Amino acid sequence: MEDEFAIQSFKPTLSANLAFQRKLLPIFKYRESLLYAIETFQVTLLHGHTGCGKTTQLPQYLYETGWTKEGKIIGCTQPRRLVARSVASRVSEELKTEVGKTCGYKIQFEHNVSSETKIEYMTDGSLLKEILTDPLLERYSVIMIDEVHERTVNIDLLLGILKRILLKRPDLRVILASASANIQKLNNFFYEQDKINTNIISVEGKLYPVDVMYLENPTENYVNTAVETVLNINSSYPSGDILVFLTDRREVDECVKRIEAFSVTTPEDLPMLVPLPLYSGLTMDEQLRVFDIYEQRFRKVIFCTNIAEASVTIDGIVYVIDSGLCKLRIFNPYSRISKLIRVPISKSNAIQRTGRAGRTNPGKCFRLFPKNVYDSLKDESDAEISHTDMLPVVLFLKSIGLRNINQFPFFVPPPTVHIIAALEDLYFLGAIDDYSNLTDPTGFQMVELPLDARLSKALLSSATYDCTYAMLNIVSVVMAGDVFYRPARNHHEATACHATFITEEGDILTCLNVLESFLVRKKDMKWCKTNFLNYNTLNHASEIRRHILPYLQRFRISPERRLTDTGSSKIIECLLQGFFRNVAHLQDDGSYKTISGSPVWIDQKSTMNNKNIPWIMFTSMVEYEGRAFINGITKIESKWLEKFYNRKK
DNA sequence: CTCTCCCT
Repeated sequence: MEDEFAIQSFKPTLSANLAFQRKLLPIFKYRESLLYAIETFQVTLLHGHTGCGKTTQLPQYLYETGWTKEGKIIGCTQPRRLVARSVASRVSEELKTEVGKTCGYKIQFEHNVSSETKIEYMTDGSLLKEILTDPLLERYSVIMIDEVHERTVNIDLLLGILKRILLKRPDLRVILASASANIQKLNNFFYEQDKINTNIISVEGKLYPVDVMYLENPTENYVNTAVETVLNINSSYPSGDILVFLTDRREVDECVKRIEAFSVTTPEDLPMLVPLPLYSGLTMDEQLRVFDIYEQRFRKVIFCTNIAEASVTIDGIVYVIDSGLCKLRIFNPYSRISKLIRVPISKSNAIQRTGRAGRTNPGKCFRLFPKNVYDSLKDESDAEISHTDMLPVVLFLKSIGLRNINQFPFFVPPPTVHIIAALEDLYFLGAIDDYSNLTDPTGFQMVELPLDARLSKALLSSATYDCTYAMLNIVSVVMAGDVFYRPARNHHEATACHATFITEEGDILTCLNVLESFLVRKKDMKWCKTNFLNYNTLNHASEIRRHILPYLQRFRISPERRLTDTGSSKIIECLLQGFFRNVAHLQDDGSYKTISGSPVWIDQKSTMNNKNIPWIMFTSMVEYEGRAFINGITKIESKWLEKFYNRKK
């Protein structure tokens, strides 16, 4: 084993103290210099490793020093809802108050804040939404953006927006916290470009040392090598759980199966391997199994996707095996098709994955690629804004009054073709007019609705088609995701159960059927289980539904409007108002072509597979290995389309 | 003929 890997030492920083006392967190030593920097400079760039305490401590330091004395509050954003909520409860514990008093949180579907709240944790999306009603964010004296290195679209948007606000509000303080050392670009963005004073502070983390090992030669099959490495660790390394980074659920399931098969024949003297899958498609119960504690004679092996890189943290991992790859969704602005591709991770991702081994013990990381491959990796992954659909971004920027999208101070500007595609789509959806201004009311209402723009358009059109009640349920369930649960073990049984919900019109009305049954049965979890329905998705759909209702009231669209006849054609015609571009026509050879001429294939999971319907509408399209697969299929009649396109002209 | 991960 040792021979296969060239040994390299990794980050020897070590803080042996595990006490939870606030003063023992690494950030405490920097308390005064941080407070001085925030007092003096408009922007503080905080480079802090995982576990340094920046997220829980810094807002408290600011609160203790009086940054909330003049009625303003301290805001701290997180990319994930769960973290915003749990950090607020941790800080409340430290403050010896209930959540929602001095410290609270605000995330979609849930907020726990009051007039006494001084420290608010929120999702970055939630802060962006606030810009619509408080353009200068005047409630805040300090805003901290956490996990800036993740460079999601929301974070990039906030960077630009905060820069605009800082130029108008010299009293505002901004803290940008990043786990990446590459902070100089942020400094240039604020100081070199606009002379906004910045200061950089670096805080070391609380990680145990992790030895990093590389393969001498590249592997031809990283899945095989991952399994072999697991078996080698089990036979030659001391006890400790293993975390294996792969790219998708198929690889994860395969590895779990192979280790299961091996476990039956484990020699008596070796720990028994317990393989566990971890990816977002699992139910909550299945995901929680990775936290189970086993007796000494067992060894957990968790096969995971990117979910464990930042979103799920498991203590007790001693060994990390890193494939060096992940899956990425890339949007094509010409075809509007997204594709999922397997790409090499960045150095920063590799370091983050390695750190998953050093949380509670010193660890080892086995990189399934040679050192020279590591050296050739990019320092950072490309920002999401460079390869994703810009429609929601452009819609948002229009709503804050940007006539020309180029006026926005992007940290990294998205490609022009992406902007043009988004403008074109928004125009045809009726969200912007001939002068590229947001339309009233459609455009303004679309900005407010927390839905995909096409679904928003369909919902806003529903009053005209007398189907708001149905459309409210449809947009909720389509946003929520796949309602059918298809376990590999009892696939036939599941298919038989699902058949009872299927409508001849297609997937969308089938999903509507499922959601309405779910609501009639008062969200019965047991009923979901016996019918192989995804409880999480349906519950999420019902939350979205509840969340959207007040918007409809405000827009004076009555949700009670429902069709008196049993015909579903009005509903589908209404859906077409949003999805008129997502139409495909059956060809003589049984394949489909979209109206723009691209060949597409109906997803195997669709209830409309092999039905040979001449004209169909779809709600999603993903490319895989050169083929575009469509899902959310609904039967349409060509005459609706003719009517629609004629009217559009 | 398969589906990284979040979020308003």
